[in-house]
Amino acid sequence: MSESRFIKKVYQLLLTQHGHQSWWPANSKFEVMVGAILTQNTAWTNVEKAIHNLISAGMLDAHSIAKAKQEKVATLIKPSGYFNVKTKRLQKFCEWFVIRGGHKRLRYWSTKKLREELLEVYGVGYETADDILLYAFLRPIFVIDAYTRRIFSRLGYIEGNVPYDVVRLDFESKLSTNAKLYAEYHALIVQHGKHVCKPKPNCDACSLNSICKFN
DNA sequence: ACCCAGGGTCATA
DNA sequence: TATGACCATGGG
Repeated sequence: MSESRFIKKVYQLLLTQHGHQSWWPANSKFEVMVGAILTQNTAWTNVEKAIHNLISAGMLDAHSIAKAKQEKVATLIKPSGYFNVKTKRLQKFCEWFVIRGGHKRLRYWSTKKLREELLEVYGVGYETADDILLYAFLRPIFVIDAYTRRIFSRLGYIEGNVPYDVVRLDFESKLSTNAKLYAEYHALIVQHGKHVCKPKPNCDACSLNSICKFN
């Protein structure tokens, strides 16, 4: 089958196995952005604790985080790990977010310009930028993460060291340009990566066996 | 005790 | 361009 059909088939199989995911788990656009930074190489359960601390302190907004003392933010986000570097990343991001007028203004920017500026913010790399673009700004950008690489490497679809944007553009070229589709697809990939396609794979419980090139 | 988690930056070659 | 060190908590 064509690569386009293959990518779409994987989506259908994952949706059948795991069901609708309704991502990103957050109560606001800004909470999505904070979560995207705090979850870098970190378990989501730890991020939830950090976000809860920010909410309890009444600090889950860009102004509060940007002008707070470094020590204050670091204490609150400690459970999410790397708290010193992540404090700097969060504050740099919030400074940029405030200067640009917040979501109210940024929502009118082109996806291209928004992505370029996000990537210039300290601590925001490709995946974090794309999480924000897709789940906070609803832009049709396909997120590539470690789970995506692991799952599609094991299926025999991609090699290990292909650059981020090469993989992203490949997926985008083989699906309709649809933010809702990308959002659901990435959520399904994470769900599958967490519970089935783990470092030690659980291939008996994998619905993708029928299309795996190594079977 | 060890491995892993919804990455990114920086120095080095 | 491409490696490697570094960042740090918490669950299994």
